[in-house]
Formats: sequence, C-alpha cells, structure tokens
Amino acid sequence: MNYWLVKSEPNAYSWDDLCKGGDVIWDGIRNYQARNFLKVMKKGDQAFYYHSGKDREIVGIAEIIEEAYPDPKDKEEKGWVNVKIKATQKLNQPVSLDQIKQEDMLSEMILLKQSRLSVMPVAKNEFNHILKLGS
DNA sequence: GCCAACGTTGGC
DNA sequence: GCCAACGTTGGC
Repeated sequence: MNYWLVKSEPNAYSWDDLCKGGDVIWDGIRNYQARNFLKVMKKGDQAFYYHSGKDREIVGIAEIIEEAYPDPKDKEEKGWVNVKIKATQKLNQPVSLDQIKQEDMLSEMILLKQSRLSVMPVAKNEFNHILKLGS
C-alpha cells in the first residue's frame, strides 16, 4: 500500500464535489512528474485530498479505485493518463499547510519543497502523523 | 496583486 | 542544444 497527496483548487473541484461524484475520473494532469506518480498508483492506495489556493489544507482521504489508463483526451498520444478515485474519509480537523510546516516530522514532505507539483507520494510515517493531526 | 519556481516554446 | 521570453501554478 502506498500513500499519496493530490491537490485541487476548491473552485475547480472541491472535496465536496469529490464526495458527490462517487467514482471520479482524475484527469487533466499535464505534468510529467505528476504523471509518473499517477502511473505507479495501485488500486487501494490512499491519497490525501489537498485544497490549494485560498484554503491550503488537507481535507480528506481518497482511495485509488482504478489504476492509470490512457487519457482519452490525449489526442497527440503524449502518454497522459487518468486514474479513478473516490472519497473515503473526511478528516475531523483539516490539516493546514501552516500546521504541516510546524511539524518536524513533516519537514521533508514534497508538498513543502515543490509547491507546484499536484500529485506526489507521501511516506507512511508522514501519512500516519497527518492522520493523527486530523483526528 | 505580486513573485518565485517551473515548464514550455521558439529563435538562433 | 542553448537560452530568452512567456505562461502557469500556488504560496504569500
């Protein structure tokens, strides 16, 4: 089992949208680094759902329900892929970016180092720590 | 609203 | 193949 963090602008697609959406196609990723992470996601992996922009906080957890497959909108066949996810659990307390910065245990998170990356792996101990902060 | 960090594009 | 110019993302 691997752990991930995916970002979304709440204006574009929020956690609430994800909850209402059921099995949701996660598409439109047009960044090679992010795509490479999408490709190694496995069914059953867990992903934090992070709101970028004004909120800047982890709001819930989603599960990978379908592994990477070619994006039908990828007309030039550049190798873009989609996965499918669904919301599984909302955090009782959202965990903010500021909070994450203050935790020594979380200081190595890619989230803090590469602010523009929208799909990234999370270490198991980081995942568990954030879970604790959010409960 | 600004700016840093990246990614992409196009001229050379 | 390099690099300047430009566009986008996301934190501040």
